[in-house]
Amino acid sequence: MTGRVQRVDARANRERILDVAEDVFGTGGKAASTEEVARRAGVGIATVFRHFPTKAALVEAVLVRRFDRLRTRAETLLAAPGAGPAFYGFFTELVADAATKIAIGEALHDLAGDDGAGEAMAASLALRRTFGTLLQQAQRAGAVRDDAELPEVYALLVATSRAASQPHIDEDVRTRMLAIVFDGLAGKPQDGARPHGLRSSDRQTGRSGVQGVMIAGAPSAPDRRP
Amino acid sequence: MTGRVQRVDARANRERILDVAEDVFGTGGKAASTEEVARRAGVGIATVFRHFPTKAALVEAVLVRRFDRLRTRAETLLAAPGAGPAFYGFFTELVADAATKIAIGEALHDLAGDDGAGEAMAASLALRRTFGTLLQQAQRAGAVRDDAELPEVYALLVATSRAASQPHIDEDVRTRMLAIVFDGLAGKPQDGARPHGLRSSDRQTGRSGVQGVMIAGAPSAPDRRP
DNA sequence: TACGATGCGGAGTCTGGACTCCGAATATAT
DNA sequence: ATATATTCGGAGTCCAGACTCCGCATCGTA
Repeated sequence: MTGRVQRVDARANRERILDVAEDVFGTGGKAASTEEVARRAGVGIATVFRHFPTKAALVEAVLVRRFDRLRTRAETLLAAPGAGPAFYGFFTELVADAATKIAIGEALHDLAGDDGAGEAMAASLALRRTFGTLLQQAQRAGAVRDDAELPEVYALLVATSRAASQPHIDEDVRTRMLAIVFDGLAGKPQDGARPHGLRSSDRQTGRSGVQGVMIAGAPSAPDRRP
Repeated sequence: MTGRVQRVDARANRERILDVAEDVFGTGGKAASTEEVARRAGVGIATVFRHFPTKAALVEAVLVRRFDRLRTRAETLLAAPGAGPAFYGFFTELVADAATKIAIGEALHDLAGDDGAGEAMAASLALRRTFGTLLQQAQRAGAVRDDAELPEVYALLVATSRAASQPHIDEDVRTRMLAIVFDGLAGKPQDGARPHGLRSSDRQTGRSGVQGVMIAGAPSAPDRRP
């Protein structure tokens, strides 16, 4: 039962289930039912559960495959000539990819933290790490401002990926959205002139959540608690 | 049964349920159970369902209230002196608000489209419209580049809101993330020098998802601009 | 071709969570 | 204080979807 050779039909089924699951969860999110996957894969439910002991395991397997694929792509780009285009290109590709796969966006979002301890988590972290290298190279090449750090850049990657998965965001809007973000990333790292005065106004008004702030506009009845 | 006067305790309960629900769904997302809301509100489940015929209705009521509050805040800012700070300030506030309320982020995301036809949808659209006015004013004031249009800017608002709701994104990262986006928004609308060449490289390589593009390999020349 | 061993299918179980029923409790008018 | 409409609570129903059982089919080898 350790290194048993799997029957070829079994392995084929496993792959088919994985493919279908990627599509099903990609369209309907994690909420899609296992039965749906089984049906579209042309197998019985039991078969799905035989290969993947639990639904979570199935989702995880899908994600790991997907993350690994993306990471591999990122690694390839690390060796590419232009560090700037490599970075921005990967960013663009990942967002475009996520645009048609809700689940990956959800997962990127959910796994961006460091809790949860599955393989998907590990794969997600590996991707993030590689992306971080891509970022550093781009910064050394002067294509990305130096003061941008991985946490916020990765957060932006996740954010835009997730947004791109909204059905009403077409390719055009997506491109324009990225253009804005990319301008911000390339931005003026040194020059002190800040046209909009974010920092300051942020400090002033946005002391914390809206709560306090909002109250200014929506008065009375703040809150009563025994 | 039409204009009947509601008993005061009933109305109080309704409000309490709404408050608690905002918190519960804000923390656990829409997935949180109705029972949880009832328990924390100190009422029976039946009471919740009496006031809100279905869970969806409860969620919707919470969202409407929230969206309305935000819209009101935006309207207040419309009359503020500086259009730029008003715009960026609102953006910041909303993101900070969403940071502690997962559900609102989810909802912004889900309702950003135009399908779905409830009150929440309407409230969401109203918010978006008001935000659009805020944007226009900021553009007239020269605080936001002219070529940025509402769809992509709103998409960014939604995207960053959602990202900010991730537990591991602290206020610091959030601020830095927004700083990048804001620089992009204020950005150089006219000047042709594009440091990273997104547009072109995107057009070249980004024909669709990762799949095909990847093969093309890294875009050779960093960037060229006539 | 025969014969284990490995897989398969789908009916059936179990659980969580949305929603309902109805007697008890409470608010308000007189 | 009493009457009565209104509201409450929580036990109970219903259903969807994850997961299991076990007889039947298929693969791979001799």
